[in-house]
Parts: sequence; C-alpha cells; structure tokens
Amino acid sequence: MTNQNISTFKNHLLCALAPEDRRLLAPSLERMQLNLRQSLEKAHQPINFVYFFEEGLGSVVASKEGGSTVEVGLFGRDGMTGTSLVQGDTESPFDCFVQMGGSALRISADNLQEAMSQSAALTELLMRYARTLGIQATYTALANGQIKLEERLARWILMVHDRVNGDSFYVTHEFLAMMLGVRRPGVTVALQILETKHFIKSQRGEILVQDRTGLMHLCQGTYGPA
Amino acid sequence: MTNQNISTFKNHLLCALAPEDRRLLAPSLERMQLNLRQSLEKAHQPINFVYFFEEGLGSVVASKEGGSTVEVGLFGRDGMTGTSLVQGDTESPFDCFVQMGGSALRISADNLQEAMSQSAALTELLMRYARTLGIQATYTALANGQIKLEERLARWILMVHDRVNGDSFYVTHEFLAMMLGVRRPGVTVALQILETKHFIKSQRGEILVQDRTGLMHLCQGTYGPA
DNA sequence: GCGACTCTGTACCATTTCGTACAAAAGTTG
DNA sequence: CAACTTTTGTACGAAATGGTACAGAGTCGC
Repeated sequence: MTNQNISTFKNHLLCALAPEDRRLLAPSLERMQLNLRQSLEKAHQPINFVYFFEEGLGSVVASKEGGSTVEVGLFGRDGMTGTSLVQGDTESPFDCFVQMGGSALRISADNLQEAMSQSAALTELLMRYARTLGIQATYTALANGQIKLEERLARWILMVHDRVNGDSFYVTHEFLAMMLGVRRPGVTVALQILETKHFIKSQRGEILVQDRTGLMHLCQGTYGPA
Repeated sequence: MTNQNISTFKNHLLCALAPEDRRLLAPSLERMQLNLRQSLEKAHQPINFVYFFEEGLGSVVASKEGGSTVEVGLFGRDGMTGTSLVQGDTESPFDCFVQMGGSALRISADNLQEAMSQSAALTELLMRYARTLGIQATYTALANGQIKLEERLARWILMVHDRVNGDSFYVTHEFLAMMLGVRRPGVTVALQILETKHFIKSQRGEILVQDRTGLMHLCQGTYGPA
C-alpha cells in the first residue's frame, strides 16, 4: 500500500498487529470507498476480497426462503469481512453488505491466506475476531428468541452507536425493519417508546443516542458480555 | 486410552483424524458416561475438559437476565464441547449441558491444547467444527427471528433426528419449551399441528419422525445449507 | 390398587407482532 | 411554488405468542 504510514491504521485489527505483521499485509492492502448497500460477500459464493473497515458499517444478513432477512452480524472499524475465509472456508452461507458508507482497506483472499500462513500472530488475531463475530451472532439468536421488538431495537442502536463517530447516525425505519426482520410500522412505534423514555431522540432519518445506560438495561443481557 | 481400538471411534471428529493424530490424542482420552442434565461448561468459567460425544446429545444454551433461555447449539456424536477452547479462548459465554444421556471421550483442556499445538491437521479439523457450530447458531438467530413456533419446532426435531439412532427419541414438552424459549402449552399445540400433518407422531415423552421432507419444507431454509 | 407425581391437553384473556392501507410530514426537483 | 418522492405516523383487524390455571391421562412406588 503506497504512502500509508503503517502506524496510523484506523482499523482496530490492523492497528493491533505487530509491526512485522503490518509490513506483511501493507503491500497487499488497497484503500476502497464503501458505498451504501454495496455487496461485499454473497452467500455461497467464493470470497475474493476481505475488507478491513476504517469508516462506515457492514452487516451480515441471513435470509430464509421467501426473502425475509435478519441481520446476524454488525461491524465497523473494529472488524472485517471474510471471517469465513479466516476460519478456513472459501465462502460464507450469509450475505454481507455496506450498511453505512465509508472506507476500507481491502486485500485479496489469496494474499490474506498467504500472509496468514506466514504469521501465526496474524492468524490468531483474525481468528479471535472471527470468534467475536460468531458470539455476536449467537447473542442475536438469544435476542431474537427472547426479547421484544423495542428491546431488540435498543440492542441494535447500541451496537451501531459503538461503531460510529458521535452520538447520532442516519437510518430509516424501513431499513431498521429489514435488519431486525420486522414490520416497518413496528419500528416506528418502538422508536417512539424509546423516545418517550428519553433514551434516544429520533428525527426523520436520524437517531440520536441520549442514554446508553437506559438502552443497556432494556437489552437484559442480550447485548453481550460487554 | 486403554483398550481402545483407535480405528473404531464413534465420534465423527475423532473418526476423521489421521492415524497419527489419533495416536496423539488417544492416551489422553477417557471414556465418560454422560448423565442427563449434567453440566459440561458453565458460562464465563474456565473450560477444564472437552467432550467428544459418542452417544447422546449436548446443548449450548444462552440465557438473558431473568433466566429465560434458548438453545443456540446442538450436537451429538458429530461434535464436541469446548469449541471456545479450540478457537483460542479459555471459556465460553454460554452454558453447555447434556440433553440426552450417553457417553463421550473426554480430554483435559491442557492435553487438547498441547495436541493441537503439535498437529496442524487436528487443529484444522476442530476449527472447522467450531465454525460449523457457529453457523448453526447463526441459523438459529434467523429461525428465532423469522419463523413460527411450529416451524422452529420442526427445525429442532430435524436437528435431533440427525444426531440420534433411529426415528424416535424421548423428550418432554416442558423441555422442548425451554430449548425453544417458549411457553410449554405452545409446544403441545405445535406438536399437534405437526402430527396433524403426519410429519411426526407424538406420545407421552416421545417423538417419532415420520416425514423428514415435510419437516424440512416447514423450516423454509433456516435448517441450514444441508 | 392407591396415592403421588409427572406429563399432556385445554381454556381464557392479555400482549405482541403482523399485514395492510392510507394520510401526514419532510425533503427534492423542476 | 408546485408536483413528486421519500419517510413517518396512525389505524384496524388478524394471527401468534404469552401467562396462567386446571383437569385428565399416564407412570411410579409402595
């Protein structure tokens, strides 16, 4: 990667690498713009590139026959796509796309695998992240099975808030409904409830987080061990 | 492990090992009886032993504050406990217990880690299984969010059927309700629906699978890519 | 065989969520 | 500003699920 000061990676994974591992990856990394809704992985299709997010959000979504979907993974500059690859598979059973635009450093699957074969520390770091994302999905299974829409919404808002600059972000009810796999008017009402409790402020296309603690309590431990 | 013909492992993972990897593990393996409801891992506590199931079923369950639970992982002789350990952690955020009694070969965490450090093939095999279990949990997230109780029940029955000898197995509505995280009478009614459709026969404490294909269709693709 | 216990079937009402439709509000474009 | 699009708010009945209670059926131990 040209002209990149390797000590200034914005991606947390790249940041956590030892200098020699950074040097190992750097030449293969290429900065890419992430456009809203851009597909990063398609279910059951070979993964060609892996993206280390710098800015923006990515979603992993699972869908049932008939098309309805739920988000099962969410990441920003704390993470990456392609954890399937990291875990030794060539593809994922789920789709992955850009939920909020931004930028990422991407690397080809081949180059990543090559680098992993050369550095156990790199492999271990990425494996650990793959595990983290898996645990997140497992908590999502718990949340989907056990808590109410308004509580799942609180959980989702927290997860996004963690991965975004500042206390507000932009998203429509329609989109939220897709991610949670619920009815759009249901989201509208649930947001009103959270607003009534003064946990958030919600305007057209925007959500402002006001009380993280309140949101946390709503999640009843499904937010994860964090 | 004494008196164990290493070519006759009943556990699919152990079975899939190359002879030298079997020889590596065999001395550390110890056959244990698995008693109903026995705890194999406790959330957020160090894992001391890993169990390769030969007979019986194990469940990974997640619970929210207040105690209600959902099953997020299910395995039999196809799998093992301790995938967290395999993935480099010392503990899991979820509980694991024996759902149907049987037997397992167990190994201490230390011995397993030692063996993994000596055999890349062993490590890769167990990693692959850890990934499989993660994917199963992710499909559970999809199922919990998108399909109805009677359909989730169908999915659960299929998963158990895959891991059990014969077409019938023993389980109470109460227990099923716990695993699915729903109300007990809801299970009773859902089972009646499946029975009406002639997909299963249900008697006191027993479920007999009659039509896998029918059950599969009900799952709407949440059963997994299988 | 009797009593105790476990498991299942059923009922009732409350709550949550769905499907759908439509109107109001906010933004965009010409 | 007018027309159009997008987003949000609201309403209504239907379906799914929850909480709870209780009766009947099956099983077990004595």
